[in-house]
Amino acid sequence: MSEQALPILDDTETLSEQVFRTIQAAIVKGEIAPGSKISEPELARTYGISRGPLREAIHRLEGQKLLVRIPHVGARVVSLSHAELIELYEIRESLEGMACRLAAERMTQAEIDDLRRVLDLHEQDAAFKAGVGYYQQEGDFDFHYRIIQGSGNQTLSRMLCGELYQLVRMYRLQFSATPNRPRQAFAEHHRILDAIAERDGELAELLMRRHIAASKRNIERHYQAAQARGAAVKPSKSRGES
Amino acid sequence: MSEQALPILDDTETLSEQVFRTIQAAIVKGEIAPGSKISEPELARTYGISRGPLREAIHRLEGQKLLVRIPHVGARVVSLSHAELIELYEIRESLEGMACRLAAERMTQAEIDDLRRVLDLHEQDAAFKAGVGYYQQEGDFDFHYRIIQGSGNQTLSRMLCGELYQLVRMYRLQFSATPNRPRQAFAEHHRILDAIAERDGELAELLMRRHIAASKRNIERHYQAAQARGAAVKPSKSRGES
DNA sequence: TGTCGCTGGATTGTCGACAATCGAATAAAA
DNA sequence: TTTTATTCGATTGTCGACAATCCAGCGACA
Repeated sequence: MSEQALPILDDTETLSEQVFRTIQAAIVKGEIAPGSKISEPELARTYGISRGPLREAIHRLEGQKLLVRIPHVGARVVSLSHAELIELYEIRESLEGMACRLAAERMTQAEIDDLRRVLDLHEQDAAFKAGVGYYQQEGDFDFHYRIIQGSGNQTLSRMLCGELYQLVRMYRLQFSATPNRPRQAFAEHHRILDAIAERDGELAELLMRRHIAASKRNIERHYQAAQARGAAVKPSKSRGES
Repeated sequence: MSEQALPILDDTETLSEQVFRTIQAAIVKGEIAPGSKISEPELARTYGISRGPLREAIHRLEGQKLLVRIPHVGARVVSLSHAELIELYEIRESLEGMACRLAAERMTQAEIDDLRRVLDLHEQDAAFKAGVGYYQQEGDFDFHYRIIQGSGNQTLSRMLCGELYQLVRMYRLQFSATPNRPRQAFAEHHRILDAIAERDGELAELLMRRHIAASKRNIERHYQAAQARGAAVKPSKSRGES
């Protein structure tokens, strides 16, 4: 059970770096539950390293807002409240709207063609046809990633892809099971791409903002439904311990 | 020269935490030049601590994008290119525009009155009357801080105040000496506040975006002027070493 | 019975030492 | 003289040990 080797042992890479990415991925994938405690001795044993590099990785994760640390007590995986998740989507609305406008102005024709191919590919995907796959898979993120990248604003890209999205991804699994949302999201993606292809930045921004606002409303619906079902789903003291 | 004690020795606080804030402040204030190397042994001696906590602080700073680290080589203070600085202002335009709209909708009357008092106070400030103070002092940030805080979006506040602004502050000193900009900025602040007081979110957002766009243009002018003066001001290989 | 204080165990914070790696100065060769 | 190899010094990365702090469980007391 102990001594679980780190995924890839790129010799030229720092242990701290490896464990940083490993933990980051584990948090984003949900393998470590939001709110759960990070035990240094346990993780050190798990990865077969000393606490030094591990602590450095933890501090880096803290800087990225994926962990919350309390001195002399320990670190916990961040646990977004409903309000904070909504706030995140409002920020995305603004930032990705801007990215989409810039992308419409700056993406090369080749990039646009490529994006359309990706979208068509997703449409034929078996998971998408089943009606549940698309929105909860990486497909949705693929689309957004490429547009953000196409904005040409490096700082914006780093901010959205490197930080905000990992928080969004943490919570995506919980809200993916709405019956019609995947199809609708796909249609919205198509309209956004059309606007970009026509180099209509203003429209592209508007559509992207609406698209994210729709996702936000979807989450709000889910949350209200969960709340209506009672406190069983949402315990007041969310420790999230295993 | 060595053994320079950390500013405040809150006993209950971690060394790592203290040194983190100390270095952060030093970078933002420009005491450590952008692009300059961070020497672990030297800093450890300077603050009279071991390399352990120092390294943790460095990694945390790296997570906040204030340091750039290369494995086995060391950490350097981040050095924004002209393009990156402009990108930062474009992001501010979007985010603070949004914050300003929210603030117009959500700030309490007391907060608005308070902000107006702060603005009046700045107007009477000697530094402002001298024509150079306001814009390069904390005054400008005060105003923006309060509006961001008034947006009620906690996540947005943490993002803008806790990360973006420290980068902006690093570079503020270089572009503060434009003759008329302080007065103009002050007038813009007043108009923004008026829009907030009238609860006109749409107008408040528009004015804030213009205000930041004007700052951005100011920076671009400065940069072009510096570039025209030749390579003496802007060396191609910016190491920033002492 | 409920609250307060104490003790023991465990976890976090800090340190100094050693190993691995890089860069610069030096030396050798074309 | 320029280029390339090599060696040495310094810096970074990693580790294990020790000290400081917190938390849970236990017992004493009102």
